[in-house]
Amino acid sequence: MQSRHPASRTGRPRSAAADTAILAATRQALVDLGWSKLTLSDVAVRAGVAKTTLYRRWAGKNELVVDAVAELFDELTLPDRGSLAADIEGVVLQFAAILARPEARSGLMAVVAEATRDEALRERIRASIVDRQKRLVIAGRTRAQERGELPPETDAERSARAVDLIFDMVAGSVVHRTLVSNQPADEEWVHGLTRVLLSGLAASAR
Amino acid sequence: MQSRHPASRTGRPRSAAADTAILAATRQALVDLGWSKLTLSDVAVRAGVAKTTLYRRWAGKNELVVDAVAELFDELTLPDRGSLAADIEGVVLQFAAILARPEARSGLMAVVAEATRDEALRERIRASIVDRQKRLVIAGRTRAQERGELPPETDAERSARAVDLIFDMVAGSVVHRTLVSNQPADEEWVHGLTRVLLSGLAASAR
Amino acid sequence: MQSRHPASRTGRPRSAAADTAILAATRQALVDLGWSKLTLSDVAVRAGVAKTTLYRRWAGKNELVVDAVAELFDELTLPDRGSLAADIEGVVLQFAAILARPEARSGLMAVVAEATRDEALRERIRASIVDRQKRLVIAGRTRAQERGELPPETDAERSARAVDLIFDMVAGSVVHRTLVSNQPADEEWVHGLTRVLLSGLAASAR
Amino acid sequence: MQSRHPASRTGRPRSAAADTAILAATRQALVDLGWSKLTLSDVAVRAGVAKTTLYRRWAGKNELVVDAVAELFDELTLPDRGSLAADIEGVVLQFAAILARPEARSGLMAVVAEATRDEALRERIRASIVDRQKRLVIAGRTRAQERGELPPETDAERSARAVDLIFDMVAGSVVHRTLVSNQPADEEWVHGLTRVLLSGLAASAR
DNA sequence: GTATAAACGAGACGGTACGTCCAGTCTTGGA
DNA sequence: TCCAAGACTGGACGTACCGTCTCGTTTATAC
Repeated sequence: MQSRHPASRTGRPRSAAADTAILAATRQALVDLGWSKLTLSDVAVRAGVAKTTLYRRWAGKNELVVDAVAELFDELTLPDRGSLAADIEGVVLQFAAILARPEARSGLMAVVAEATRDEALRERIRASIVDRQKRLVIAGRTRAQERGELPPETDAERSARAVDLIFDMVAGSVVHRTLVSNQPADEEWVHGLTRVLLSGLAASAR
Repeated sequence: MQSRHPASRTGRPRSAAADTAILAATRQALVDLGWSKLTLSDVAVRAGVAKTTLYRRWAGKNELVVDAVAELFDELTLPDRGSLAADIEGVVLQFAAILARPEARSGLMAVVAEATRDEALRERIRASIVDRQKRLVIAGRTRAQERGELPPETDAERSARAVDLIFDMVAGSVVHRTLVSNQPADEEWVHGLTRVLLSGLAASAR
Repeated sequence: MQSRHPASRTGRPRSAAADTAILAATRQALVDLGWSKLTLSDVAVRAGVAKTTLYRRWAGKNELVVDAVAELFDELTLPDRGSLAADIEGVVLQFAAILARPEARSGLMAVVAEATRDEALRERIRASIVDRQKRLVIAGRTRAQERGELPPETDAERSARAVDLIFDMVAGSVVHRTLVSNQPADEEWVHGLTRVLLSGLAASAR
Repeated sequence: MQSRHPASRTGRPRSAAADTAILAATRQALVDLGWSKLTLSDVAVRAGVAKTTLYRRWAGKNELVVDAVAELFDELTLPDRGSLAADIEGVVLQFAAILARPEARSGLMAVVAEATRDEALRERIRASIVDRQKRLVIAGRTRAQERGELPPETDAERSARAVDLIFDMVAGSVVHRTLVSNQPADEEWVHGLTRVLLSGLAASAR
């Protein structure tokens, strides 16, 4: 990830270690306290950093938590498992594994809730978290087209709509299963989801 | 809905009007301020009620907001539109319309986020909000079976799993579309969702 | 002294004990820390009172310190020592004794310094502290006139000017001796001051 | 005035202009903000100087303000006005004129207040400000003795006591008049003060 | 004329207090 | 017994300065 903060030519440079410590402390505080009881004072203490340092780098709790949670999703990959269904199952399982971690559970829904009233925050979430996952969807589809599992897409607009729908269905289903229904998104469940999704897309494309 | 609070034998009875006023004030505060900036003091002022009265009836902000939001979902119905697909589209559109209202957008995600760390709250949400919708899924399936669109279900456990999956897919997709992707769940989108879902279920059931 | 704060018809009444505790804590903090290092947070802790309680009753540090110091001067009296010179010496020694106490030393000069830029504070000091002492000057002169040590005053304006001059000379000399020159205003010094003052006034009146 | 800071053999020498700019900026900040709201950061900005430079030269706010205010008193002189009374009136009026300036009003009392708890600061004030004025008292008395207005002093200890008393009475009265009573120390008032003082000293010396 | 040593500007750092706000409790008088 | 009002303790908020520190840069003298 490129540097989060603009460089300054002069003056004492910002401590890079502080960023790391703050984000780690934020995640740990999410685990220990949850979003609503997390305070920036507490994060500062945990990170061994002054409160001012924290406010110098982030505008507030929401921005901080977005960045802290976003790092969790950096580990998502799309290994080639040989088929579209297997690829999807693989990445969904990874996604579910992240959502099962308490720092993600507590933080993600809360910032999404906050974002319902804050366009800038919504944009930050989309940029930091959502769009990165959408690239996985696109990559998966491309790979499937190369394999011949999906026909090459010609209609760009229609293609974009399909990606959006798939993305909302996959991410939404997993999030709802994990965070609302509070059930594990295990292999069996993911397998069912994938089957319904792929069958439906295939049938609906005809 | 049955009375929220246990009756007391003696003394001045609680004002029923206060409950109504408080919940309405809560929803309005959600619209004006969002969940995180909503304060019980403010709700008390809006409702023309003392803070004491409010604390006498609800344990805290989360419980109050759950009750206030839950009332929004009482209006969901499942009118017979003649086909399973049409029935689903109808109820999903109703659901999406509720989620488009700011008092629901702000409140619902926030309490779900809070619930990730609070079993009692999770239970309250499930009881007050989620299970009521799940009955719509079951009713829709039953009606479709009566129409012959779906085969009668024989395996109870498998049936429950299917209902859960459908429910997570429908609710999750709509929530994600509305609150995360921040796009309207309009007729066209709902139509696409329904088609993929039903095709997929039909294909996957074979 | 009349009540410092306006009464409210309704709601929980303010704790009278808190006022006492806060003013005593303020004086102790002046002793321990001095004016510039005295913080309202610290006073609140010492008084066993929440910071909000303190801010509810005083506008800020200056107002609080003025009230805390003013109470010190309530104990000034003008016992009849038989002659004008003895009366003056008596009250000046009392005044010097108060100024020798660290809570007065630290606080009084500091609020006077602050008052150079704050008309309201200046008025509060004059009302709470200065005018009370001026009455001692007037009482002393009246008693001396009754004794025949001073001629009855006929010219009101001239009289006022004389009182002001005496007051500035007495108070100013003692304060300067005590706080700037940092020497004790002991009996010998006060005796010298009184002799110069009375001789001068007598000679100058001719 | 001798150099405030020790010279260093090697390296870049300290900017002399910076000292001047800092002290002037301090006085202006005293005028604009008063002592308690004056911050060293602000002074640094006003002086066009980095905070480091300021801290390299002064230990803190008190020391800086003492030096800034002390410069104001360099302009006090004792021109020969022909008589002791006239000489005293002249210097007292000069003194009062300085005290009427806001940078002196705000700063002087505040550092005196601070000095009640700081022996080193007290000494710095005495050395930088007070003793310089005391020399005026001594010079005036010497001149009066040469004129024959005062008898030659023989008893050294008694003489010192008298100087101290006069000094405290003059300086204290003017300061109290100006800063506490908040009245102008104009010619009329100074005339009255001088008459009482000289008559009293003459009578008391007999 | 080039090293070198200190001062310089800029600004981040860990702290501390600010004055405000809200949570949740308690105390009054009145319905 | 409930109610409205409002004071209570407690604690986080986000801001402002403190006095220190770490940079890269400038500037006189000493070699």
